[in-house]
Amino acid sequence: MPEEEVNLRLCFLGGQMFRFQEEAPGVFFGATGSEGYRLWREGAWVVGEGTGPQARLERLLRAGVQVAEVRARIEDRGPELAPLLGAFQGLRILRQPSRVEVFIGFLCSANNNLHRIMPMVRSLGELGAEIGDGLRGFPSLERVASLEEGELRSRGFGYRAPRVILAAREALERGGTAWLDDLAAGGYDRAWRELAEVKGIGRKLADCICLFGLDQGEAVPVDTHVWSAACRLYFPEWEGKAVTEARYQAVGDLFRSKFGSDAGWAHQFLFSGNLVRRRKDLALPMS
DNA sequence: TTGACACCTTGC
DNA sequence: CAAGGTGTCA
Repeated sequence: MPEEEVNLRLCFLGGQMFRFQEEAPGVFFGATGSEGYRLWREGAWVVGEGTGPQARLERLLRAGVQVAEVRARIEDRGPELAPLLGAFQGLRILRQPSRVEVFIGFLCSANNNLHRIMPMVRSLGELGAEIGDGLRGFPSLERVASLEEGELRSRGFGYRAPRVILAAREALERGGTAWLDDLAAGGYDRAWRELAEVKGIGRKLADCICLFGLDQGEAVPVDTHVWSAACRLYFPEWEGKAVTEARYQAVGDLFRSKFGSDAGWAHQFLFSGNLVRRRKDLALPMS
């Protein structure tokens, strides 16, 4: 199967791949979990190579997912999203190899923007083991849990410093990687509920971790971009209002009722569209 | 159930 | 001075 066109810059800067950087125009290089990749565009296609023995590019890009069918279902049930589907033809939810990196990475993302999240997650990545090509794997939960608050504060984590450390400890108390694996197998409702019990993880981070780290397609992370776009499209009476618990659930429930397990994919188009609308400097390669 | 505010740093 | 979630409290 040929690889579908992927809007690379959006995938990376759009909140999924915090440890990649553009090493040359259009060429992205970095580590995720304990795997290294270099990815770039050739004409309409995305080309990539793993840089180590653990590379699983097809898995990362979900080569097995019938993206065309997902897109067709979304357009069928949400024709109002057709312009976004057209603008982001290769967009997809990536499947990252490490649940721990997603868990910790999105803790860093709380009330934060990519310009600061990426250096933060990268600095944690320096604590991992070498995996070749100058890259490092993401450190274990134990390693993160062993950090001192001051170390992270000095790396620019701000008030997230204690949250990241405490959340790593709480994850370990709940069973560590086995707990995360168990959540992935146990369905969206339970995963979301248990994640949101962790101090420092609210409804939005719980959904990010579910969608990007636990393969839960029903997860709909409602951040400021998705909220703004969802109000415009579906809840005009809420425009300008705060995202309360009830409104947060209403947005997710609407997506789940319309798109079922494609809800997370559908949300990604809304997110991307609003991000581009507000960040002209991203200069996305649109098709 | 909602709104208001503190928290921390970067960038416009 | 605005942006960006969570926790807490009125």
